[in-house]
Amino acid sequence: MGIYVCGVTPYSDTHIGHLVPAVFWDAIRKYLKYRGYEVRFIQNFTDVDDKIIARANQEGRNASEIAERYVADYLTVLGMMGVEPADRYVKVTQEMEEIIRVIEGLVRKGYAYQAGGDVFYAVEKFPGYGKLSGRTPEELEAGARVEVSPLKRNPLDFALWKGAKPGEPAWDSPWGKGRPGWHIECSAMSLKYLGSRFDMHGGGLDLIFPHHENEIAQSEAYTGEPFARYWVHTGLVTVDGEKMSKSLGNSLAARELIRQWGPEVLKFFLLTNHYRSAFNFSVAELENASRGLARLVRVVEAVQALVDHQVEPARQEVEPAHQVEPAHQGVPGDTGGAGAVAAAGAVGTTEMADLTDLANPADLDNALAEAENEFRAAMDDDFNTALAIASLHDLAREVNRFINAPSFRLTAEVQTRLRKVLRLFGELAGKDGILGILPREAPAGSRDEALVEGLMELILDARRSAKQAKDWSTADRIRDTLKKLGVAVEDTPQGARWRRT
RNA sequence: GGCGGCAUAGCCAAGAGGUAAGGCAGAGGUCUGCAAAACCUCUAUACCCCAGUUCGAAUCUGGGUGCCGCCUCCA
Repeated sequence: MGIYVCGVTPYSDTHIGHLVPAVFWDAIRKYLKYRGYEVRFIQNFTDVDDKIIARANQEGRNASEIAERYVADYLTVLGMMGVEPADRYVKVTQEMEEIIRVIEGLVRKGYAYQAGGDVFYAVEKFPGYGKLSGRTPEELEAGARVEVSPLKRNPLDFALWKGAKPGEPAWDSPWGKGRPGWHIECSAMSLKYLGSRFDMHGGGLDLIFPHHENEIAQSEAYTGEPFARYWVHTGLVTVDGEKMSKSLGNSLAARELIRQWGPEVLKFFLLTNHYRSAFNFSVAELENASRGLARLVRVVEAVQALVDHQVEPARQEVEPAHQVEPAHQGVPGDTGGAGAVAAAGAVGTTEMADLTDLANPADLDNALAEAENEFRAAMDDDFNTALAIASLHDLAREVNRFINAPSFRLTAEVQTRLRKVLRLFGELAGKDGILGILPREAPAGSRDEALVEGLMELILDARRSAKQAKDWSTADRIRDTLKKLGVAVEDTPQGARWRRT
């Protein structure tokens, strides 16, 4: 499966708008791989451009220095976000031959003409012009607000090659020194690396016109074949309800947001929307996202703690004699299924609610299968990550019911099942999973972390003693003080657990 | 001015002809030494408004209103 996504024009710090396609395409790629597709993912850098040149002149540097700096910034930020690098990043400056070849081809076929040192694409020669953005050349002309170059035969024509101006980087070409126009690089590079008809082409919604429209015109005219099969356009970012744009100066720096909220919350916030929707950033919404994500993180942590908890090999399973237990409980290999439900009735319940209290392993298995199916169905339907996350919440509820049920007993067999829960959460949402919204476990190697672990163990041990002596005030004081320090203590049947808040 | 998109509970957000997912916040309950976490129950009998098509519309059509975007660099 070939995918080409328009990356960035590297001339300023990476902002949140850059992260939208990055995050969604990361999830899409990973999902497609999970589904067994072989994915070839190409992303470009338009590293020659008016804005880069302007910035370079402003700083008294080479355009290439500027481009390199911001390419590096972009890639670093993607790394911070846990986005897998593209299979190949392509750059305009490294594909001049190919770009010139395509322009030559367009000239030869009559789709482009030379005017002075420039080469323009002749829009009226391409009958389908406007088909992506749903516009006709007439409409476009009527609405044109830009000053038209006198060299153009038609106001809608756009530059394939721009003759060199003083102080600008330039390359040799059949039309003299110059550089490529915006648009042509994506045609040239996608065709070169993915062939004439690849599967998906992505980019921001704002690129539909003119960028992608022009890509289609160039590519289809050049190859005589249809271009990309599917267009996947990601939505744009607003900040407190206002469009975020360079010209308004309200761009949100990606690094700052990552520092404030962490990559997972940012991803979660984005992925709880459909990729095509507008993403409105505000503190309230990020807080909302943060809390929603916490629910998922908590259940995974709880399961992890249960899996890590030492269980005595076999004995423990039959131990609680004072409890009314289904006779077969804990028999290895028994799924519990109908028998457990029947036994619940036998317990002599007065309330229906008791049925739901049963920690029924079969229910857990069903929930796992269902969650994975729903997740797939959601992603299969136009990569509906919002629905996919809902399936994770459904699973979280089932898992919580299971592990918090009064009849829950932690046995080796139950741990095996719980490991499956962890595996699925990891695969679908883990750091290296499809959505990448669950944080990686704290790096165990760090010295501070080891110290904190040790101290917490000591403190919680002291509290356990206090509780055993029914010294509630001491136990509560420890818990309250820790809470003030940002550590939440929760008592569970397997002992106290703690987490940072 | 031309073109396009969107409008679903207090908030966020799926759903795109068959009777409204999920999360956050809120209320009540269960569990707990008390909490926390979790679970259960409740929280949209006008899905912006008005007409229409249909046995049936949040979903389709027409007309409004409001917001946003594109037409100029942007992801």
